[in-house]
Formats: sequence, C-alpha cells, structure tokens
Amino acid sequence: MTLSEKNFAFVMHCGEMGSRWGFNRTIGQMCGLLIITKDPMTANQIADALSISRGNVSMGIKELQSWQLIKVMHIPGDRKEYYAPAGDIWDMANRVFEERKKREVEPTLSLLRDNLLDEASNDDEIYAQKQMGEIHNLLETVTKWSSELQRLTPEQLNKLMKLGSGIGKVIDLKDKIFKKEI
Amino acid sequence: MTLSEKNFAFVMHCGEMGSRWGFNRTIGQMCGLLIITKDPMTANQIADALSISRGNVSMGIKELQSWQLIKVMHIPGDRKEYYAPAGDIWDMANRVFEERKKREVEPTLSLLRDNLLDEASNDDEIYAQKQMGEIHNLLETVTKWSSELQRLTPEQLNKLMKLGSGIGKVIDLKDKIFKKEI
DNA sequence: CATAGATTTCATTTATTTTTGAAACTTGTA
DNA sequence: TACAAGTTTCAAAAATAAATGAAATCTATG
Repeated sequence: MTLSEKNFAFVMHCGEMGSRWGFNRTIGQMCGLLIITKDPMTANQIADALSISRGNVSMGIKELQSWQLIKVMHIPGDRKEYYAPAGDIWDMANRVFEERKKREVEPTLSLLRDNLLDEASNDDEIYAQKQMGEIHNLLETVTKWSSELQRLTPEQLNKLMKLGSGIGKVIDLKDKIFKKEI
Repeated sequence: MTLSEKNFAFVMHCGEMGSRWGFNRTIGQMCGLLIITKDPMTANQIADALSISRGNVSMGIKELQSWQLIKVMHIPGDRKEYYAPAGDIWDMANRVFEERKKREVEPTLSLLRDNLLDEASNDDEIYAQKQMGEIHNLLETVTKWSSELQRLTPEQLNKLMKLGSGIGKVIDLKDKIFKKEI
C-alpha cells in the first residue's frame, strides 16, 4: 500500500512539525501516517511506507507509546502487532499537551520554586528573583487554567470556544450580577 | 560580573527548555540571562557570562530579534549596543506563542486546506480527508480562540484565569439568561 | 576620509541527534 | 523443547545542527 501524493505530503509535514512538538522527524511521520491510515498497521508496513529501518520503527513505537498516542491491536490468528492511534484528534492533542506539561513545565516550576526559597542578598539577586517569580506565576496560572478547562464537558468547552471574545462580555456580566464574589 | 549558582542553574535550564520552544540551547540561555539581569548587557558581556564565542552571540541576537524578544539600547557616549528583553514576562510568552503560531500552525493549516480541496476517490482517501479535516478544525478553533483571548483587557483576562473551573458555571449561566443567542 | 571600535558573516570544526542493521531476545505453536 | 515469526536492543555510521574564530563589513568620530 503506497501513499497518495497529498497524503505523503501530509506525513512529511508531520515529520517537520513533529520535531517542534517534542519528538523527532521519523516519529512525527509515524504519527501522521497512523492518523490518516484507516486500518491499524504493522511495524513492517510502517517501515515500508516511510522507507525507514525496522529498528527505527520499533524505537518510534516505544516513544509514541510513552506519549500514550498509539495503542497495540491484534488480529485473531495473526501473531503480528498492529498499531493505531490511541484516540481521536482531540485526545491526541490533549495527550501531547499534558505530556509536555509534565516534561517541561513541571521541572521548570520546581527549579523556580527552589530558587525562590533563597534569601536574595543584593539588588541583582532581588531583581532576578522578581523575574523568576513572574515566570513562576505565569506558568502556574496557565497550567491551572488549562487543567480547569479539561474539567469542562466537551459541550461546555465547545460553547466556550464559540463564545470567543464574547467571553469578555460574559465576565463583565457575571461581575455585575455577583458583585463581590470570587 | 559572574552569575550566582542559582541564577546560573536557571540560565542553563532555559537552555535546555529553549530547544523545546523553537530555539537552540545557546539562544535559550541568552534569553534567560537577559531576563534575570537587571541592566542591559553588551554582546561581549553575554559571551563572557555564558562562555560562548562572540560570533555565536551575534547570531543569537539576530534570532532573538526575529522573535521580537529583545531590544537594542544605547548609552550616550558609548558606541556599544546593549541588549535587554523587549517586554515583561507576559509579553515575551505572548511573542513566542504568536511566533510559533505563525511558523507552525499557519503552514500546517494551509497544507491541510490544500489537501482538503482534492476530491477523495476511495475509502482510504475519504478517511484520510476526514482525519485531516479534524486536525484543521482543531487548529482553527484553537487559534481563533487564542486570538480572541488576546483581545481581552489584561483585567478581563485575569478575572477569567482566576475563574478557573467556575467558567463552567458562567457558561451555563449565560445560557440560561440568553436562551437562544450565539 | 581614515581609523579604531564594534558587529556580522560564514567556511570549517565540533557536538549532538538520528538511523541502521545485525545480533539477541521473546513468544506462540508443533 | 525446538523452531520460526516477530520484536527489541544497541554499537557504530550517517546525518544534522550548532559553535568557533578569523576575515569582512559597518560606523561614529576626529
């Protein structure tokens, strides 16, 4: 089974973008390939479709599994393992987001907290701490906010998105109604 | 001027993280260094502080300027150029976000649109297009939403963030009040 | 307009990351 | 338990990315 020109372009593009999202080119391609392919694929099919070595596919699978982006499937009477995306597009985007939060934001927060514990002993130190404090706040706000969003039902989330900047009006409205609260 | 141990750790950490955010290690370090340093720095001071070559600093500056993350300053009677962050932490995070949108999301959207124009000719094609359509929707929704958010006043934004999961209640509230609208 | 201080460029070197493929390992089946 | 189909591992090779530093360029000033 060989990819159409457009589908191939999509897969290659996933490769380029993949590296921006935390994995390398090949892994990005594998991910793109599995997403647009209707049926689960074997490791060998993946290797063929992308012209890469079997070993490379094996490593890519391991990585994609660690991101929880793909799942293994079996076909009765067939010993091979078949791979498919672990969820729909929204699920996958979420996983990447969560995983990056864990791998990047959390270590940063803990380093910042550690640095902020120290007593600043001069002007330069005070300034540096002030700035680190700002970063800390920003990260905390954003992560807290993002996990709150994930708590919404897909329906609520959809409404919220559609609301767009109208959200401003709703906030003002809420303020008027519940004067002091929160 | 030499960095304290903690500040040095912070700068190195920015280096590691920098590569995840679209620039390389050195550029991440430069960015971190300028953020925690109170006074604007010359290229030579940066090179010394990070033990990297003058040429490397020059390239890094060019890159950080292309992201609009730093600005040049001059001290009267001094021919050297001094560099400082182009805004506060929030501004900078925003710039990185915007810039990545431009460099990553937009090209992806245009590739997807292009692919979606084609007439799908069989089941596999139809499936691939369906999936690409999903990605397209997701990206459009997220970018639209993010630019709507940026239209809010900092004050409104702050309220929104603080609201957290309370946002769910506010959405439901709005629904009750304006039954049909939007 | 010559010059010294400052910055940029880019071919080359160095470092890092990714890929390969052969050997080792695993596992269902006869 | 031996075999064969399938998968993983990992040392070495290949590809890619980043850093250096000397030469070229720029520029404010006497």
